[in-house]
Amino acid sequence: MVCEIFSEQMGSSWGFIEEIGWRKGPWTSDEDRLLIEYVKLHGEGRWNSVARLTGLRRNGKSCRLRWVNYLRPDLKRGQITPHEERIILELHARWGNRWSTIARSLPGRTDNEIKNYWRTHFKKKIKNSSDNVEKSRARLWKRQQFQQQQQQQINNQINNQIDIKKVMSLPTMPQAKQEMTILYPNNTIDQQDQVGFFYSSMLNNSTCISQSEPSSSNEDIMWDDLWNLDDFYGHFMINTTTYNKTNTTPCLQPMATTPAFY
DNA sequence: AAGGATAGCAACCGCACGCGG
DNA sequence: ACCGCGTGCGGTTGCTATCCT
Repeated sequence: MVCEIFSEQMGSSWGFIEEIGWRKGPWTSDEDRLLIEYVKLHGEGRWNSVARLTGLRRNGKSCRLRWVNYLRPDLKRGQITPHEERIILELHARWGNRWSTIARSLPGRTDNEIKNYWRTHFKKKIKNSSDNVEKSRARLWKRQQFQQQQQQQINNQINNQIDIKKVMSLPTMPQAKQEMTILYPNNTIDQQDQVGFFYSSMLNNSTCISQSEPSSSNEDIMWDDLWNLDDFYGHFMINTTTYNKTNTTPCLQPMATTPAFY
């Protein structure tokens, strides 16, 4: 009953989905005002206290998200500029879908904004490469098997008290590429070329997108390369993200020196 | 003009991590 | 060592606006 009254007062194009008293859906200007006042008084953080201290019927996560992605005063509004776009591309080539990391290099832009921009702006490119979704799943499954085997081997070696240095030594990049080739024996030549392109790009620490002004004649090729590549290193990055999650410092080197499966 | 397709974006969800008790 | 809480992150969903046929 209370919820219904509240929903009528606040209104919602989402049909006012209510779960255990929390409001969901688009924020109203009144809610924004309450949240802004809360941050003015208490600063950022302790988002779960917002509801208790302001009467706002939003959970902590929702409040944080609203503040970070929309209400923060230092947010830059407006379209992504070509310069920012180039930065996004370059950083995505290096870090994959680590949107928050990319966002740190673009003051005033949020990870959500960059993520949305990437997904929408290059959606067509996804289609071109998403024909291989099933292949990707198979590759993912194989990679997981590979990782499990690797982990098992490491565990066995540790148990056998083999020199830890030997266990933890990282393969060189060509070795890693060999593993990729072995891992995906059904890869087409093109796919394996993408792997090679990826590594050579990383090793050279520069890709075609590093060119300050790509010519219109090769721009499509550039996008295609990037997007096809994404099919590969989009999954590839999952591992890096998982194992590197605590490394929040923007760093240009790890991808060039850290093999995929470590 | 109408209706379907697509783009853009706000918001939600689930998971993982860090930290303090 | 374990647990709960708060937070951050990436992926996904769903709504609105715009475009296209």
